[in-house]
Amino acid sequence: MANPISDRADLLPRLAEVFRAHGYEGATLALISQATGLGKGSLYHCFPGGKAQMAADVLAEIDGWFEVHIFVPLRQSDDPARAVATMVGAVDSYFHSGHRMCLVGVIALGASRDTFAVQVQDYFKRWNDALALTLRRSGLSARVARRRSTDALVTIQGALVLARALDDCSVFGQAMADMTTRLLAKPA
Amino acid sequence: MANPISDRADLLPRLAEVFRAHGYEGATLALISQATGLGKGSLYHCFPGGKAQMAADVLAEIDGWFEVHIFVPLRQSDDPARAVATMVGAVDSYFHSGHRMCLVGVIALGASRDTFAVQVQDYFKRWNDALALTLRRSGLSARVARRRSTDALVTIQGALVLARALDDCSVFGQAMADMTTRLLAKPA
DNA sequence: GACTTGCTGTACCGATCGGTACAATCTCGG
DNA sequence: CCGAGATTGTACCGATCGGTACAGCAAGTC
Repeated sequence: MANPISDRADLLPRLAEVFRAHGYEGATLALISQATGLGKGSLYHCFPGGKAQMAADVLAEIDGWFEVHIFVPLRQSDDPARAVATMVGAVDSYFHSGHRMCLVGVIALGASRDTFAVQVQDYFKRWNDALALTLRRSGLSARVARRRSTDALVTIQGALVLARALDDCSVFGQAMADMTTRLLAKPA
Repeated sequence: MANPISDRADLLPRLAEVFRAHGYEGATLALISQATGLGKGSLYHCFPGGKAQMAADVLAEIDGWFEVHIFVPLRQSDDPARAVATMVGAVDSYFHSGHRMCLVGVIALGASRDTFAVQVQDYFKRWNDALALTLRRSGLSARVARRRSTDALVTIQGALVLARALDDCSVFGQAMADMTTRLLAKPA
């Protein structure tokens, strides 16, 4: 059994890894208990809503992390090229260069999609809006900026899927490089 | 209960839809029984290996479909632009313009990934090889062809994920259009 | 040292999991 | 019409599912 948890702040990341690795359906309370070192009593004390609340809270924390480390910098930056580079760096770091899955994407694909549909949509929409805003500042039209930013999100999710499917993280790195080039290309 | 199945040929597609919609872990025998109209007795008569064999056989049939309708045309074509257009058409048709998930990708993301790792890798590798071969015929270097073909697979998978996450299939259509442009662009 | 209060592990709940056993039924050559 | 073999539904298996109940314990407070 893993070391017991000091406080709730350490709890959510461990929960997140279980959901990432096994999906919502596959993340059993036995696995969660083992990964956190907490018995069911403690888990249901922290999350009276059970597994659904655990996943919702994890999603909320992930959302918060992206808000602080990615969305806000994108919105506030006055240098689009630098903002994109920062985003790519943060994304690469967060996803461990392709070794780590995107929990939001994993949930979107599973049967639990409907349960968390609002949070999932909101996450991607805010990311898309923030990135498109940055691209507009670089002189792109609203349409092109939106298209490129959506393409970037597509590339990130696809790169994670393919890197995992092929068990080859270089796919992720290459995709991030290509994506950066595309985001910063001159308007056609 | 759904109409009973006439023969095994009709069985696999229904099975596939269950795995697509619920993932490997989420596809319970109760759901499978309901979707196929077959009791457990019949199911285990057709698939002595149980759920794992059902998924393996479904993957094999999907692999066969792609081999015939996508990989072979890519390898045999002497007109890369036409071959790419054919592939995009087949992909759009197969995935119902983004409404339908990619079972191979879904499995790659789940906890059952390791069980089917070989089939999953083989599927994507053969697709990648066939597409890269076509691109080479259009005059691209091996390196560029490989990079572009991997990028295409990334885009397809990512577009499916994002379209489902945002519940907006236009994301898929746009991504397919962008991908086609990129595949056929002049060498830089 | 009694008492509350907050965590924690654990025994247990009904439901459901994947899988098995088997008897009933169907199919069809003879 | 019959018997062999294929096919079927269903009862049942042990295990595990998510979730609940509760007794035990640690830490203050007085």
